[in-house]
Amino acid sequence: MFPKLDPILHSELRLAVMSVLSDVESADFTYLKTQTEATSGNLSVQIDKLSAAGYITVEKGFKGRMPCTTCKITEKGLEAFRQYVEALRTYLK
Amino acid sequence: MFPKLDPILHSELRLAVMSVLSDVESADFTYLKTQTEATSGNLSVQIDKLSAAGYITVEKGFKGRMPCTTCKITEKGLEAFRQYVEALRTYLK
DNA sequence: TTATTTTGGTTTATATTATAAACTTGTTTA
DNA sequence: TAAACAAGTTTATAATATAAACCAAAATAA
Repeated sequence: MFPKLDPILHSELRLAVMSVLSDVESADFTYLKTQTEATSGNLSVQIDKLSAAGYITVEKGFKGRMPCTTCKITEKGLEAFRQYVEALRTYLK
Repeated sequence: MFPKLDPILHSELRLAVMSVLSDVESADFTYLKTQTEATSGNLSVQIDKLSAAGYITVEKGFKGRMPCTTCKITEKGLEAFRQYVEALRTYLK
């Protein structure tokens, strides 16, 4: 009847991150931070979870001499996002 | 950018309950239970929360001689549900 | 009748979560 | 060279969702 909602995506900040990433080739930590208006700590934790789930990849590099963490949605992540949207429709009628 | 999601509605079971209630005049506990496939305990708790938020009304009466708890969505609840749906659209693009 | 099961829930315990505060490491800027 | 800032990470806390255990009354079986 009501399909189960993927608990990894059913989180305000993680969903926002996925929403941003589904729209761009890649995004770094600070960009995600401004877009989502999240605190660094919260964002850091949620990025880790998305990464652990295989929904995004995370690359730590440098931009000039400043550290720069780049995130990219994976195919698996994109598919999970699509399914989540589909499942939600059932709830929103 | 990303609007805040109403934490009362951003819950799988509470959202399912609201979804059902937004479609019918009223529904009793057992109906909600079969529709949402929730456990009694979980459903009971979430109904209380929706009621405390003023999103639904709860009337405990009898059907024959069996107890019967009847839930009904309120105008406030309906409006919150609509706004939640609207807010979510931002996330789902 | 008396026992047992079922119905319709509520209360309580637990484990997970989301979140922000505090901290770290290195880089600019004054 | 000291102070402020950037880019994160780690840790502590409070809130949540959830199911397990429980309860009272009604229906059913013996």
